[in-house]
Amino acid sequence: MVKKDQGNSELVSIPEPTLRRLPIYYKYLKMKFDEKDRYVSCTTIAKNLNLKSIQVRKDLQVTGATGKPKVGYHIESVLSAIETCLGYNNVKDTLLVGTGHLGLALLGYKGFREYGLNIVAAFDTDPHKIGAVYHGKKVYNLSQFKLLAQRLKIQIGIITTPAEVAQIVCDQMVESGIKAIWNFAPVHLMVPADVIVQNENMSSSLAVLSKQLLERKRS
Amino acid sequence: MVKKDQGNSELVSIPEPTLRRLPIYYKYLKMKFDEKDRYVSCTTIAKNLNLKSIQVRKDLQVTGATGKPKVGYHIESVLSAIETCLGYNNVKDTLLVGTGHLGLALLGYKGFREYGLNIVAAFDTDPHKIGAVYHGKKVYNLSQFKLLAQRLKIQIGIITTPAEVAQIVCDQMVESGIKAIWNFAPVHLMVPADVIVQNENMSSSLAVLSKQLLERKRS
DNA sequence: TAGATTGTTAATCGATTAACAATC
DNA sequence: TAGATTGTTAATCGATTAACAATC
Repeated sequence: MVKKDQGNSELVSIPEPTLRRLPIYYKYLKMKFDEKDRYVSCTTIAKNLNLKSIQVRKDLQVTGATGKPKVGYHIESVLSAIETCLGYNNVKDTLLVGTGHLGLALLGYKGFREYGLNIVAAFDTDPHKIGAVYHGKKVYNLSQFKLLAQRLKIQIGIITTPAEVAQIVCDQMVESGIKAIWNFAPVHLMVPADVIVQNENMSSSLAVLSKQLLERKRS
Repeated sequence: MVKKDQGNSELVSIPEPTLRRLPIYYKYLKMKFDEKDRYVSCTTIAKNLNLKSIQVRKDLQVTGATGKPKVGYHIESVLSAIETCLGYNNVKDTLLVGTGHLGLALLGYKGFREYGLNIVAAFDTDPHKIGAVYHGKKVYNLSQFKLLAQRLKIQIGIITTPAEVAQIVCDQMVESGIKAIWNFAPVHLMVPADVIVQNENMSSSLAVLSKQLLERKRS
């Protein structure tokens, strides 16, 4: 009980911009590690990711990782700090609804494993799809969602349905005890206050992209 | 030349957070309009989108749209202000590379039209896919990319390839004169300073989602 | 008219950046 | 040792929020 702040990095609330950058550092550092690098300075990280070195330093600080002056950061330690910080090492089971192209893309994405995300099964209402197995994940009838969600105590749901039915699916998820929804359908979902929604909003990214393009053209 | 600031809303640089919210207002207002509403107050918008009314007011302000005290904002006017502001009414042609599930999902997404984005054609290296037509868009051999990009003077490229080849594709795009890249591959791309990259970063959203979930559980 | 709602100016808050001392 | 790089405190910047006057 003498040391203060030791190991409580998870308890400190992390600014969202930092939170969003941590997975980017993580991927970059993994690559560096695979290339047999063992230490890296924040200057190098910054240069490669188009950031400022001071920002990298500040960001890594919140994970609890420390570096050595002159030497830089021990890549393996930072990786493990980020893993702890973002909960990559405890698996979060999820259920996905909607097996269109986007749903299948997510089902097949191997990278989620690395982030501790496990898509257990998929759901659809299309009789042609129910019963099929994609990327090792079975597609169930949506009517079974609640049963499975409750039995497996699933907390996270992924919506990759057409926009028109997303709210209905969302309601079902909420009713099944889902506490966080990752929404890829292009609609704003209405949920009770105790449920979290994270929208994957392509139109927002597109707005940023095309505005930047316009500004560049002007100069 | 008497009025100042008239019609130059496009020239004012818009804060990125606002820029990201504009498409969300746009979709919401379109829905309201389809429901035969003609005016809406920022209080109502805020309530429905989980924002603060003052923020909505500030955001709409940058589009040049104005409201009427007591009445609210004329939905149609705001829609058209956002359209102008985000360039929804001049079509931006793009080429997409990578016709996996994600690529097909984007090819098939009708909503892009509304944002002024038009995917002209797709590219792949898989002989089984080349020549196919998905959602009315033809798949060409990647080797033809430069030819088509230059002939059609394409400025925006979309990357939906596996991570391993994304950088190579990116380099080709840059060489073909592409000035903005919308990247869905989970890698950080290296580009010259005059090229814009917008990363669709699922790992960042996931980080935010799972962190929020963790925080909720604690309380 | 009365009051709901906008528009605008000022205050606050939080993230980024700068500066520099500590240190391997 | 000398100097590159971290860690930390302070300054800046920009977005959000508050307050309130203007107005339909």
